[in-house]
Amino acid sequence: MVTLREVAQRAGVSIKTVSRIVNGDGGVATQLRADVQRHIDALGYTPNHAARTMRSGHSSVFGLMTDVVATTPYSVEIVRGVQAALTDADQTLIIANSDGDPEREAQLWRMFRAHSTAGVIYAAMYHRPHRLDHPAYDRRIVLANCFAVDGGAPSIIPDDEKGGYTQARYLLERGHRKIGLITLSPTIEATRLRGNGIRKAFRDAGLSFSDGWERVGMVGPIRNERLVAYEAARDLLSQPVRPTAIICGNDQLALQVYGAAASLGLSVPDDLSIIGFDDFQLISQSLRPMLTTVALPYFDIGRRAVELMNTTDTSETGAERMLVPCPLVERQSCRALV
Amino acid sequence: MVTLREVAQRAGVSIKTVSRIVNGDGGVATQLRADVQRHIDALGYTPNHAARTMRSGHSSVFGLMTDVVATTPYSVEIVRGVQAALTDADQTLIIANSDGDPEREAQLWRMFRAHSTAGVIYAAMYHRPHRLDHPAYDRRIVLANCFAVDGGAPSIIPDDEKGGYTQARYLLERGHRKIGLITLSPTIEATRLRGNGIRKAFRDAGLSFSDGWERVGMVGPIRNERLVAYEAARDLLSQPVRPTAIICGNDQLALQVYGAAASLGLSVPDDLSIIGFDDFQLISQSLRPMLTTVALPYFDIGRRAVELMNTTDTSETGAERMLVPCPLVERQSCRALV
DNA sequence: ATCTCGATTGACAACGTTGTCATCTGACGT
DNA sequence: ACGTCAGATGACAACGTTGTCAATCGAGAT
Repeated sequence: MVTLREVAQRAGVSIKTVSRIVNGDGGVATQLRADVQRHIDALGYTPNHAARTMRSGHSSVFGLMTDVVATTPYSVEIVRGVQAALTDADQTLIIANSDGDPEREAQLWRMFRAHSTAGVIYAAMYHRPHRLDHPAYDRRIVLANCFAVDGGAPSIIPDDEKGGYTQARYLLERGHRKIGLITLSPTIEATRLRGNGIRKAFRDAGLSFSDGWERVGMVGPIRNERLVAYEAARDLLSQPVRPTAIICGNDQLALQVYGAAASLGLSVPDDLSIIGFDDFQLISQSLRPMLTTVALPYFDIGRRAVELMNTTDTSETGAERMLVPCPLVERQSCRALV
Repeated sequence: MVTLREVAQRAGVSIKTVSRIVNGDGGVATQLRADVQRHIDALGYTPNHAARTMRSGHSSVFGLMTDVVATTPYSVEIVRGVQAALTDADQTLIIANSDGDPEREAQLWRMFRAHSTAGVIYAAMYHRPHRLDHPAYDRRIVLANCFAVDGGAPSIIPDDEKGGYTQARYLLERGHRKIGLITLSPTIEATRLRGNGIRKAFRDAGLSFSDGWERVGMVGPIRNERLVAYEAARDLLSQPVRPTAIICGNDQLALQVYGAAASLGLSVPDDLSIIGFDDFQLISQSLRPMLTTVALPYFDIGRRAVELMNTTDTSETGAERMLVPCPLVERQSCRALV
């Protein structure tokens, strides 16, 4: 381990001078600065993070705490976004997940405090309310993909309602009227919000959504859900009057709906239009025809969470919720009716 | 920030005694231990990680460096495995990705050293050789899903050859003889190894694999690959003699093959058997019929990388490669011929 | 009663860094 | 020539922890 002291001895100056140069502190003669810098490079000196942290009481490390997010391929994008933003600012990331266990969660808050992290981003797998309980943590906190049930921290969440609105309006504009809906679990906040958006789109078009066309495509508790979109879609498509289009709760459900259509000899998009949610590219781009879907901007959510974190002005950031738009990604799975 | 000093004052003992109790060091009278522990809990004392690290020169933090792994849903499982293993041992994880940029990579090695990490796991997205270049890092290194091109660190890699063997033998045992193959990019190490395995399975069965049935399902450079399995499969299936089964380089390619089959009016598995690779459950379990595939044990790879890291006996761990088996996951996408 | 020894407890230094303050140097104004 | 001042540099303490070693105490052996 090369230390300031070693560099200082080698360069024949004081520790403090080297420190100033390493930190770009100014007040060092140009000539000397160049000389010492040469020794710094030659010895391969790197500042000791632990010492800095101890001395200053805070570090450039951020914490990312996830309920299960990092474990699910869906929202790895949040992590990516966080990493991208941190890299730009030359900060580092400690990542940990609580598996949704409150005790483990408390333990992690302590861990983050022990590490003097500059702040913590709490990211959820599903857009949902979250009860913040962090007696042991007193630095910056930002919620991603969830919001504090009783204030206390700002949050970044997707605009699910507008997303649902977008899905429905897209189909309505293309002449579809018999539109089925296969939802995520009803207990998920997103399901409720998107449902609102969909119904609003119908109202705005002077129509009304028929509840009879709605099915649940996911059953069971959050971490052990089972997908039943295949069966749900076959059920919808076997009605005397069958839908010309189906709105899906996510792209994985859409994948099952493709399967259901194939099993009934229906062709996409000629016989059935399908629109997804998430733009989970592994699926949406691999399906044939490629899936038209509404993007869930996880990457953006992660990136903005960091930006919010780095915002020094804390006065404005009480507990407000920042909505991130969900843009339409148009591909080939929807057809216009005449 | 509650410190040892505060607790000590409150409890009327010396700093060192509190330290001993916090660390379970023994040599403290039972009664006193209980008394002080009460104060520790009351004040909510948590040891300062930076101070510990500085004093001892090493921390309980591990580094995970990825080329792109953490950014791709495929191998998040590696991260999950690493996290699971670390959590068990009460260790923490700093995660960073290099985007495959050598300069950024060098920067990250320095960063990990600055943090006095106990060791670093270098994880690759694709099973491949890697040239380790870490002038600035002198702690434990383990490679996951890649191997050091000129020794220097032990590695954990999937047994791709046996995996390919498993795919082919499974189909051969079920009477298939006309077997197509749609591969990942030929530049990927896994592609070569699995090809070897597949050919070996044919030889062991007294047959030989016909190269005419092989197609590439992925084109373009690694980070910007385009999937053409749909077209490749349609091509294979339009031959005068068409295959009864197709081996796919991964589940995403298999998804496209499903699409190709549907587009030609072929039913899976009645007209065409399909076997994947990865067991990427989001796809393999959502496809209908569900996909029979060979699992790529990413979770296991991550877990074992940590175990190897924590192995104190460094004598045996020169640069050996540890192969992790790829087990068959049987579902409904393959049919036995008579 | 004295000695020995183990068990218990504490004083102190050191880890590498940065903030505070003092010192030194040389240039400039008078 | 002298005082002033800004710029450059360094000495030193402190951050919270743990390793080293010394001090204290009581019990049992002599």
